[in-house]
This record gives sequence, C-alpha cells and structure tokens, in this order.
Amino acid sequence: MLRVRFAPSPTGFLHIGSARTFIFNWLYARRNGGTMILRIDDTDIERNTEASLQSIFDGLNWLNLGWDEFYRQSDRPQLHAQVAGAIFQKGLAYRDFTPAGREEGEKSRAGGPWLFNAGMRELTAEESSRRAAAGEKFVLRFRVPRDQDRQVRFTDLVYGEQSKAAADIEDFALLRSDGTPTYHLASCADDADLKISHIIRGQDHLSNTFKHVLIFQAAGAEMPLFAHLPLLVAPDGTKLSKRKHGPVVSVTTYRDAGFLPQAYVNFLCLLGWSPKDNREQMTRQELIDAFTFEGVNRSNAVVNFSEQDPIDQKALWLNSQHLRTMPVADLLPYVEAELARAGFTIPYGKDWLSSTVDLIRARYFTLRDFVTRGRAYFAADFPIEPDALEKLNKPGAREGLRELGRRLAASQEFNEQSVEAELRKLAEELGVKAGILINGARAALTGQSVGPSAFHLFIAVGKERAVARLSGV
RNA sequence: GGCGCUAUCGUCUAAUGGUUAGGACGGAGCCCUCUCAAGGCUUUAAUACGGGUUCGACUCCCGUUAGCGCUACCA
Repeated sequence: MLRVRFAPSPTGFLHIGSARTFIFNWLYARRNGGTMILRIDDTDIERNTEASLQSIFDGLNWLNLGWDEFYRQSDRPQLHAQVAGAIFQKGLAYRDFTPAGREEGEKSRAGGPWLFNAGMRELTAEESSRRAAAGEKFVLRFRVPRDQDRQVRFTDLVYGEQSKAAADIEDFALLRSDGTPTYHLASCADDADLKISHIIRGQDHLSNTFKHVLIFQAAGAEMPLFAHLPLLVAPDGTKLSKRKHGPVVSVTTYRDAGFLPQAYVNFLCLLGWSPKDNREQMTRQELIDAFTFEGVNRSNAVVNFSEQDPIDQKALWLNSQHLRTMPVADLLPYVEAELARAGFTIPYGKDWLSSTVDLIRARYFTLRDFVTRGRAYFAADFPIEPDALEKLNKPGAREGLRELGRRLAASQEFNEQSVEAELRKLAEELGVKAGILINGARAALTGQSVGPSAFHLFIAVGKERAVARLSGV
C-alpha cells in the first residue's frame, strides 16, 4: 500500500517550494494508485498562525489537486508521548536537565560541534528518575550510539545510498522541557502511525533523515522509503524567503497574477524534474503518467526572477501555451470568474463569449489580460492608447470610419466577409489605403493598435457596439 | 569549524564512456502579414578548475573551488 504525505507547518504562507513538494507527492500517489495525505505539522505552537493555515489551504485549493486524508499533529499528542516513552523505556533516550538557554556555552566548545552533554547522558537511572519526580524540567534526548565505526544508512530514491557516522550526529531532542514533541519525534511517530510508505520532501531534510532512521529503528517501526527533492532557490543561489524575496515565493501571487493552476503546476514540475523526452507543456494526466524519481534532479533549481521582472519568463510562456491551447470550454469558467471579479457584465451570450475568448486568447499570457487588454470586448468604456490614437489621426481615417459606421448600420448583412467587402469598397471610393481603415477600425473598436484581425474584431465587438464606436471617432 | 549534498548555455534541462553536447525560455534576425501575436526558418550561448582511469570522459575516481543544507527545547 503506497501512502505519501505532504506535511507543511503553518508558520508562513504556502511557499512555491512546498507547493512543488506537494505536487510531486501527489503525482507519485496518483501515478501508483497510492493515498495522498495532508498533515499539518503544527508542533511549534509559538510560531503557528491561523492566517498561515488559511494561506496553505488557499494555495492548495487553487492548485486543485486534492488529498485523500487529513491530519493535524496537534490532535495527536498522546501518540507522540507514547512513542517517546517507548524509546525512553528501551534506554535509547535520556533526560537532559540542563536549563533552557544554558547549552549555548557548552555547545560552542572550540573545534567540533556540540554532540551531547556527557554529565546528562550518563546520569544514573535512579538519579534521573529522582530529579524528574522532584519536578525538575528536562529535555528528552535521543541516545545516539557512540560506537566508533557505527554508520547510519538509508537509500534515497533520488540521491542514492546515504551514510553518516553515528558519531557525527548530536543527541537531538525528542521532547521539549514542556513535554511537547519536537519536529523529529512528531514527524516520525506520525509517519509510522499513518503507515507512510514514501517520505518525499525537500532536500533540506536529507541530513535530518539520519536522525529519523535512528528514531524509526528505536521505535521498532517499519522504515519508509525516502526521496528528497532538490531545493528551489533565488537567482543568487540563496534559499527563497519572504523577507528577502517578497511575494515571488508565495503560491497565491501566481494565482493573483492570472495563472492557470494546471500551467503553474506544469511549471513547478519542470523545476527539478524532467520527463527526459523534451516535452515541456504537459497536461495533468501527462504529468502523472511521466512522473518517476529517476526524472528528479539532484541539484537545486533557480526560479528566474528579478525586481523588474518578478515572474519567471518560462512560467509565463508555459501559462500562455496552456491558455491558448486548452479546450475553450475548460478555459471559460476561469475567464468568467476573472470578469466577475473585475465587475464586468458579459454583454452577449455563451456562444459569443466562447468565440470571443477563443479569438483573443491567442495573444494573451494570463487571465488578467482578459480584463486589462481585453477590456474593450467586455466593458462599455475603455481607454484609447497613444498608438491607437495615431492610427485614428491618419489623414482620412476618422471620416472614413464614420462613413463605414453609417454603411454597416444600414446593411442587412454583418459578418466577416460582408464587413471586409464594405470596408474595401469604401476605401476605394474615398481613395485611401484599406490599411488606414483597417488599422483605424481596430483602434476605434478596441482602443488598441494591436490585436486580432480587424474583421474578426467587428464580429467580436458586435454590430451595435461597432457602429456606435465607429460613429464616435 | 564539523558533517552531508550538489556543479552542462543567462535560466529550466537532455545526453547513465563513443552526439557536430540536443530541446525549451529569454535575446537577435528573416519569412508570413491589415497591426500585434501565433507559426515557420536561422542565430546567440554551456560541460567550474586541476589531476587521474580509459583507445575514448559531460558521464567513473581523487583533489581544489564555489553553492546549498544540517549542526535549536524551528520545521
């Protein structure tokens, strides 16, 4: 039974690196018929916030991938205490009565790192119990084996065989002095209890895994398989952080910028993973079918952004590809939501919306473009851009366009062919180049000098509005 | 400092001992054209450095350098 989990801690918004970890877990589960578990790792009560929890849900919901089971570590304290107790009973953990904050001096001994506090590690069972019974506060530490040549090993599905001398691992904490579990203990206890078969997480946990292996063994739990993922970093190679890099690290930024979730998921997948067959634009199903750990890289991936250009160009390009090629029917709900948010009322029916969206999406990059660059199609008022004004100011343009408006109003027919015939005939009569009227019409109808073919535009704007806009130039 | 991990165009990546080191984004140019896109074509640019092993190294080994991670009663 394949079971994977995504275990964020609610101490900030949903980070794009976390989102990618979620996606890879999800892909692996879906690919192999496994179970996807969302577990909130909220053992750090001090730093947890409701806002952060909400932001995680916002982000995950937008990604629209879903999960099968949900847990919160704060609902399971008895499990954590029980696992810690079992390890202690076996003599594999000990009480450290060193007062909080005082370790500092002992840790910074010259040379090597702090590994353990001999006095505490070697306290007799009697004295340890006596001091605990007397109410003295203590941290429960794992008694890491100190045998000289003892190696801790595991096989990582991405990074391969890993080993580290136990002597290099410090006696890490299992329980804090207030009795609450640390991340290491809670995470392993829950992974074991939830029968997680594959732990897929960021590479920042690769060295922690040696500690986790020790915990799983001490608890007598079945060892899960591990797969660590390369990190997402900023262009300067440093870890992405809100303080340093701002909103580019938050998933909701991309949602608000008008990304399609499937396109953003696609983009994130391409950071640190490759289907190895040169494919880039992939649907959700294609990603599921192609996802394997062999395709995961080992080096960190840079998210390419700058102050001037906060959105990765490739992400934008990928979004445009999805936007332009997905079935229009699937795109419509997104566009409708975007228009509603902007307060636009759709002027005609569903068929019109469908064909108009299909017409204009060919040059759009995000959903935002529908309400900004696409304003003239959906709203009554729209600005005339400077370039468009230039087209209108061409000699003969305004007069010609007004006349065209009158003729179209009078004509029975109104389709691409009839409009084109009418326009070309008029241009000839007036002795102006057709381009003057064509480009002028685009300017009059949309306020823009660039856009779809002018004759398609007439239809998208509609006869009524087209006539009105032409007569108003 | 100690330990662990990593190193191919500016960026994302392909090539698991034999390729003119491939693709994509971005940049430049051409074609197409009622504008802008799209599309088509062309172009720009990389194996961090130094040693091995081998007939042959991006690929294996060692060292150097650089980056990242862990080294908390954070996760």
